[in-house]
Amino acid sequence: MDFIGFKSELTLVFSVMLVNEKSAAEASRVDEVYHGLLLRIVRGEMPAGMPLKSTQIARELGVSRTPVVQALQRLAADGIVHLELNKRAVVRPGAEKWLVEIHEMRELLEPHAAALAAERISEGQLARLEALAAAAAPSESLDWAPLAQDFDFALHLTIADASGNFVLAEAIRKCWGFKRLSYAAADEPHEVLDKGYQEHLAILQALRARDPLTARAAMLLHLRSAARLRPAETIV
Amino acid sequence: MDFIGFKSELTLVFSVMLVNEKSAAEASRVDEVYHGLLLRIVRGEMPAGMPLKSTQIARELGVSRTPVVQALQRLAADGIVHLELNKRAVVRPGAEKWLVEIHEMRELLEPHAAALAAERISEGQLARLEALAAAAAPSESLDWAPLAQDFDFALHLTIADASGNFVLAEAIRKCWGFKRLSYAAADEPHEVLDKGYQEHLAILQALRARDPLTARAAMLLHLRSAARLRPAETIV
DNA sequence: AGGCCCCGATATGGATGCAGTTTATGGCCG
DNA sequence: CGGCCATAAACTGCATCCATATCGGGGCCT
Repeated sequence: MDFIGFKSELTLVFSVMLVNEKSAAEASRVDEVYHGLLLRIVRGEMPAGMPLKSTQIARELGVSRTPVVQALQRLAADGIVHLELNKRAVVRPGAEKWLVEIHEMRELLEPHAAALAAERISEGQLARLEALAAAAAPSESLDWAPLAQDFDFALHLTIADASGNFVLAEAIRKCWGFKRLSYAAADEPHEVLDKGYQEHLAILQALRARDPLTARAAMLLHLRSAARLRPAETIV
Repeated sequence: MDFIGFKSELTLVFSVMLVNEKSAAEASRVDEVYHGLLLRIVRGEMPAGMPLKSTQIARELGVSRTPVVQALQRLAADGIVHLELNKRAVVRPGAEKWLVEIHEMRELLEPHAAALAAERISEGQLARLEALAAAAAPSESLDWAPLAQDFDFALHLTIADASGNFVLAEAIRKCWGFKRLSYAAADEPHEVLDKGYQEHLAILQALRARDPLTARAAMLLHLRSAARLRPAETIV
């Protein structure tokens, strides 16, 4: 297994994240290792069952074992990695299907969150989303895609927050953290982005109308449509 | 904040866990700290916003800072604790509603898992559950409750596994890990246990019949009924 | 040839040390 | 008496170190 380019990729991914994150909190070494490993696992470069030796990873990344071990603890809490006392961490079986299964779970969580959010979202949150929607309106501009993605991200995350269920919000946020990994590399065709944008607008309108049932349905439709457009989405 | 009795409680909780866990893998110090902190947080002894200083916790528990920091990383991955670079970890707001919100999420996840499981559960898994169900049948025996809880636990977890969606299974498993914390202290009244048992049987029968819709409905009914019986369940 | 055991290489868990940052304290000034 | 800043104390992130457990390969016996 080669780690060539691991570090540079890492910082790439990270800079992307920092640009989009609202709270540009500095990243600790633990975060870097965590995201780097996650990316490699989700990409399938670390197949299920592969041992993740803290010693070796630390050597490859040029950091001490301490942050690596901590990152492994986080991956273990995510259920991506299996830790056993005195044994090496291993990538859990099924890791390659991760993104597909995440999507399936989102279909359970997010429609419900949207319904809850329709009744609880604040005026300020709505206004912010509408501003983002306006900014992300399809145009001939070349860098329209990133704006659409910002809107996408903000919409889903705001809904999660506005659901009022903190655990639910956290779960959705985590799903998005994973999904995000695939975004970096994904080059969606134009019509997919456009369709997504329309669906997002429908969700936003339902929220504005404070209509839980419509919000739920619009969210479900959006997720199903996304699943259909990228049916074999394993990584990208 | 006093930590009196923290360690002893810790080992108590843990011994309970080990008895019920199938894989009696030894617990590392990280696990102990993690479970201990989680218990205190869920019980409300660590209110939202309280700083969790690794140095201090390590001192109180008589361990070094290393396992404490790792436990905090896991709690952060769970979303229970918020970590910021160079700042002390803090208990996230809403931590006291954790168990209620977990339950709400289970109502989203487990019915779906049950439906999936109805079509995928193996004969062996069914047989094992039926054996547990028989063992846990209500009787005059004093220690019937633990058997019922074993059955409860096994049923839900087996369904999660049999759903075939690994992420979903992991999420459910984690919910149960949290719920379990409340079990230790909970003394359910007899009729609640009995009702639960009947509901569990209904779910099992639907699985046996390979009937996804019935399984989903039975699971949802079970969860709603549990929520109704302990509406103000915050800790117990 | 194939299984078994033993031992060196290598890994892990945890403690400790240190540099840098944050937080609390206390004196000073308005 | 209350706000403000300097300074001391406390805390964090990370590296390093040590004891112990696991892994892996070669020799030995069957």
